[in-house]
Amino acid sequence: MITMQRGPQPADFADVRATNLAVVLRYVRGHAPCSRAEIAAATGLNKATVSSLVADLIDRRLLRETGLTEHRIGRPATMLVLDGSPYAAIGIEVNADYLTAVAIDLAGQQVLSWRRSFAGLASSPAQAATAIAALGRRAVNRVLKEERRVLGLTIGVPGLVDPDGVVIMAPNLGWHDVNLRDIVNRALGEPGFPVAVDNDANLAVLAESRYGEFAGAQNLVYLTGEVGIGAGIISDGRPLRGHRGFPGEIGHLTVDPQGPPCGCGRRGCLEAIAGISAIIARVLPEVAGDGDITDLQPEVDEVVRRARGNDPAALRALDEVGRALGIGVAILANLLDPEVVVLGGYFVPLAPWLLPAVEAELRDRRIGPEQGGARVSASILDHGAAATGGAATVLDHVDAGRLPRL
Amino acid sequence: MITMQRGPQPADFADVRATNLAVVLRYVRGHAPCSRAEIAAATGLNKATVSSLVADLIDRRLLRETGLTEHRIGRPATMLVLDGSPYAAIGIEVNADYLTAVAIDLAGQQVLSWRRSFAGLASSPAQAATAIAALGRRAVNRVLKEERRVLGLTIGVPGLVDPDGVVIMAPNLGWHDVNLRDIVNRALGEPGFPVAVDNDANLAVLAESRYGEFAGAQNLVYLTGEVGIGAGIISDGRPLRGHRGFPGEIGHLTVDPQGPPCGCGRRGCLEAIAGISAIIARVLPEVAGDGDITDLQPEVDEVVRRARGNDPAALRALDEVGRALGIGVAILANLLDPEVVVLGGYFVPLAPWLLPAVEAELRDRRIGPEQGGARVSASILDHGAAATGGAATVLDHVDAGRLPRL
DNA sequence: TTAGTTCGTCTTTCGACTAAACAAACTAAC
DNA sequence: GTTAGTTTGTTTAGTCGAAAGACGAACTAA
Repeated sequence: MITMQRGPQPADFADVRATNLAVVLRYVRGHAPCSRAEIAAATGLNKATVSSLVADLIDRRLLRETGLTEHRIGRPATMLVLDGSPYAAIGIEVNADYLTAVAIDLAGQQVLSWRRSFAGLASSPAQAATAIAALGRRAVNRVLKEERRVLGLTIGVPGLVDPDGVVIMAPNLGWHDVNLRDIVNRALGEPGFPVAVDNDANLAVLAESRYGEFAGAQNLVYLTGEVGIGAGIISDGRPLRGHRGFPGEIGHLTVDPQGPPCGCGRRGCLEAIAGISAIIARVLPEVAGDGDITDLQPEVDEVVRRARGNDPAALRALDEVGRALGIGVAILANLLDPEVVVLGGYFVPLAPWLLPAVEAELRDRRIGPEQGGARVSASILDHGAAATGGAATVLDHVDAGRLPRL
Repeated sequence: MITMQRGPQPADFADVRATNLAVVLRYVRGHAPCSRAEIAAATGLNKATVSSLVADLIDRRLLRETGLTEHRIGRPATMLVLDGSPYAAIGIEVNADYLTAVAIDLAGQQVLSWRRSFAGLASSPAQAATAIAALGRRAVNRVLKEERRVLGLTIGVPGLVDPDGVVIMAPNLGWHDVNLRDIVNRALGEPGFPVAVDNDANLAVLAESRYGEFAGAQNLVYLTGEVGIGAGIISDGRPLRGHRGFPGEIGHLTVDPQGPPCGCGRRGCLEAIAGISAIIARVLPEVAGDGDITDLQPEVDEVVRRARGNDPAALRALDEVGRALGIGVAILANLLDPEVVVLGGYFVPLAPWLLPAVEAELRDRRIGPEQGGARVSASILDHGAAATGGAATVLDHVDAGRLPRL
């Protein structure tokens, strides 16, 4: 069945072809190696049609025949596999303290993963864009050197991003109304591929739904565990966008009206209790938080060390944090009914001590039938999740039938 | 562009035809009266194609030519209008204290709206299904008497409903694992149209997005104001379904840990404060709630009377309820970024006294740029919203290209 | 009356899928 | 070693639906 976005949007033969090319491509992605006959049987397409589609995809170097045949009765099949190598997509993740660049090929293989430090707050948007563009250009050149075509570049930013690539607001970078897409596009000298900008949580959750532990989940929520806490939401396989493009703002949920003060002026917000700075302040009271955002990894490592050493104060603090987080997770679970809520960022190393409390709170607050319900899990993708997700958005266009032209 | 649901789902000519029929149908729905040439120009379809599509739609009596022509230079156009009259869809809403039946024709005109009292908790599921089926049959007969074909019947239930029409759990009706669709189907004697069951909030929000004050909004949330409180969510123009089909469970959000006890065993849940029974108990303490759910309209009327008479206790109570509601609305607004949060059910008559507090709380808790943000509004559809939405889901199938066969 | 404009249909062409026949390549069994 | 049976993938003919453009119809303006 064909569904339509909004508005009058007629279909023609080209759409049928694109749809069916995508069907074959995705089938092979999921079932490689497989034969033409198998594709025809599974998809319901005619064998002749599949042959024609496969020929087209081989022409575009998206599929490849392998000599492999299964030794069964009858004529042996020529097996097909995805050939991701001629194309790659690039994702870049901007954070307060570092940049990450990731490139993945059409088969989903990571072909490049770089991290470089970056002084987000200390840079003007123009300087930052220059740094981002420089990293992007280096990634592009690397990809080109490997004889791959670049299909697109998507940049993840921790803040509110509008659909045209304008960063409306990014507090941890100190940005307001920065048209990052245009700036990077110009800095790259109008490259032959599309540049996009999106919210980092949106991209991270996309990465989770593709390459995470629960890859393939059509409904999942990702909680960023950085200084702030945001949620990325995949609903029915697609990112939830909202009216203005700013969903997932859960950081200032009031968890405990008598809790610690938050930067927003209220008390007991989720991120004032479970944000990484708050966790560090709670577990390591002697490390006076001076509010300056630097790389927090050393402090997080120290928190992990104390927890591992069964330091009672640390364990108690992490349990309390886990309970607060559990309240937020339970709200997400009841409101959105995801298959899983994935904890990301700095929550990952702390997960062994957070998860029991989170799960207890969730069990306690879960509505609905006894069986089933949302699970909670720590991400297995580490900090590059948003960058990987950025690259994945580019590949999604191909999977949806917009094949690169020959 | 053709988008695909999950999995291999090839497209063929029939899909192209269905898509384009739907494009024309929806264009006429939005721009009637209009000519074939106008449709062709606006949609990009060829004039000949439009003629063919229109002929098909006229054959199925979905469109009608009017004699009206615009008197401009050139050959006058034959204008087309939607002809909803030959078909109607029926929606039935089940509540703890009443049933509502609504029928709307393809043009969106309400052709029938009935309400009858109903003792939800006092009836066994079988008895209830009999009552529902009886109401459905009467509605079907009325529609048939008007020479309309029934396209489908959708039943809205306040509870968790799985995609096969099984009511997993409906606390306010006392139901568990009731296959309502099958029961009603059988009670109707296997009618020639599809019977579906869905959550009432899902259906109500659909009605809001079609026929409410904010008709056309692609992102909106509806809060049911009955004994329980649930949220229906439209995201990107489509209902949010979740993994198991049970999203929108916001009723047991903890608003005030020291608040009144809730049926779920916790204290201060949103619906223990802002559910209609809670409101009545708070404003009319002398009306001893005996837990028996009957038609609450008289009590609600009395609450309205007192508020209108500026009874200080009533005003204070409603302000407190409004604040609690505002906390819930703010969470929804920040998490989902809707264009508007619509209050439904018994909230509607109370809206003049609830909204100020809700809006104040929302303003206070809103994250994001100063300009914009979600609005709050009382529904103009009143109690039949879920029933109307049920009928609307049926019509959506037609709008999506599944035309009734000749 | 004539020129100009717009509408909607008709005819042809083209692209994409389907159905069915068929050749190719293999296994199994006698 | 031959033959029957099975499966693969291509070929050929056929169908369907949209696009393109010509064309007649119906009107206004001059």
